[in-house]
Amino acid sequence: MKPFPRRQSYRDSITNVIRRDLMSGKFKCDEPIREQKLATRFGTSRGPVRDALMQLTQEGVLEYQPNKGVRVSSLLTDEERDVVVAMRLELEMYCMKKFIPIASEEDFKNISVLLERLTNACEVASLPEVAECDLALHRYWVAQASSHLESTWLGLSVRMIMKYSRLENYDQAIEEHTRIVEAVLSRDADKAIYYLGENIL
Amino acid sequence: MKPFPRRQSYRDSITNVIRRDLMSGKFKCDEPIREQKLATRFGTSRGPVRDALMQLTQEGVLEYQPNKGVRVSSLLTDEERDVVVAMRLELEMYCMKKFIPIASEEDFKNISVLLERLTNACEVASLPEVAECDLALHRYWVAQASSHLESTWLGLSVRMIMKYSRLENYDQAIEEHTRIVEAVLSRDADKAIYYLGENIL
DNA sequence: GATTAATAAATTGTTAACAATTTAATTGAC
DNA sequence: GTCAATTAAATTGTTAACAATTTATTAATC
Repeated sequence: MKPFPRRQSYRDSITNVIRRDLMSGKFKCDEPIREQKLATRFGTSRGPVRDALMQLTQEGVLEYQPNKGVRVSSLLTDEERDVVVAMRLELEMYCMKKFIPIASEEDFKNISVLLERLTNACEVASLPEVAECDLALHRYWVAQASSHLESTWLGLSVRMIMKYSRLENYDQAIEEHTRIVEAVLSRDADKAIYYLGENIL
Repeated sequence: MKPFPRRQSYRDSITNVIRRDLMSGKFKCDEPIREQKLATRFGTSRGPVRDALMQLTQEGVLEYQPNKGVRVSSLLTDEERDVVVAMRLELEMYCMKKFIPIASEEDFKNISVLLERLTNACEVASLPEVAECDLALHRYWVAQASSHLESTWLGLSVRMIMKYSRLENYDQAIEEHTRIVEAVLSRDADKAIYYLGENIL
């Protein structure tokens, strides 16, 4: 029996948990983040934690200073956020246009599941959950359309959400994403892109 | 006497060298990159090398597979490159607009030096040097305008250059950048942005 | 000879110890 | 008491050894 490969590396697991904590505001801004503390929390040595922190630094969520470690990155200015939004939109619209013609029934099923999870999270009104499901849904078509640009997209999206999230209006979030997904399921690229533009801003 | 802090961390030095090698095509595409080999080359242990490889992975220049290490990332498609170019332009134009009003005489001096270096590199026709100087010049105003978005910009720019670089036409490169810098020095934002758009594509 | 199984080598993943640096606490002089 | 210098603690940076995994080689079977 061939051993089943980890679906996620150690490094990525830790990265994802910390990222979620950051998005849900678990760390105060400019608060220094200690490697050992996280290592004991995750039951590992400092190595994988360092990897995770480094990755998040590269995403722009954390700021690194030699010999001083990392801190929660100060938030984007409003202007910077506008630029990030524009870049993300440019990228995600391209992915959506690319994705719709090649999407399989399997993809449609997966997207429906992701939408349902998002809806549930909204109904429970759990902000970190909502943020995560929101990202997971959008990430799906990005990853399918262009794995090359997935990490670029992630970096932009996370920072955009951290600046300030419109996610607090849960009903609206459900509506917007339902519209997008419906358009995707009917392979209506123009409509999907239009609703995407409404959603991302 | 206070010990002068390293102007660059170990990690970043290695990252920069490898990135330059990648841009100048020193590694074949899909060729696996071995940590130990690089470690001995740089006279360190595998730790810092791993850090560097990870950073370049996040930039999108390398591709990582768990337990298998990293490979040179397969190049962007033409379509993907177009998207990357558009995103970079969006970002860099914003930075330029932001930078020009706040630029100091010191900045002007530094930019002039960077332009001269680029010119020299072009005359010697050394592709890796040209690529590096080109990036360094553009990077200057990006970093000054928005340190938050510097690493995002770097990732986009490096991948754009790796796909295929118009840098081979050295005379044109000199001209284009001279025009941009002249516009900057005279604080003519519109003109600078216009020439930027011509240069980046 | 081709194919599979077992073994060996090479490579990455993780850890713990140590070195270097930064930060906090203590001491001492005024 | 305040400030500076000194010492101690905490934290990051680096290394080398070991574990786990993958890849290459060899052996065995047909």
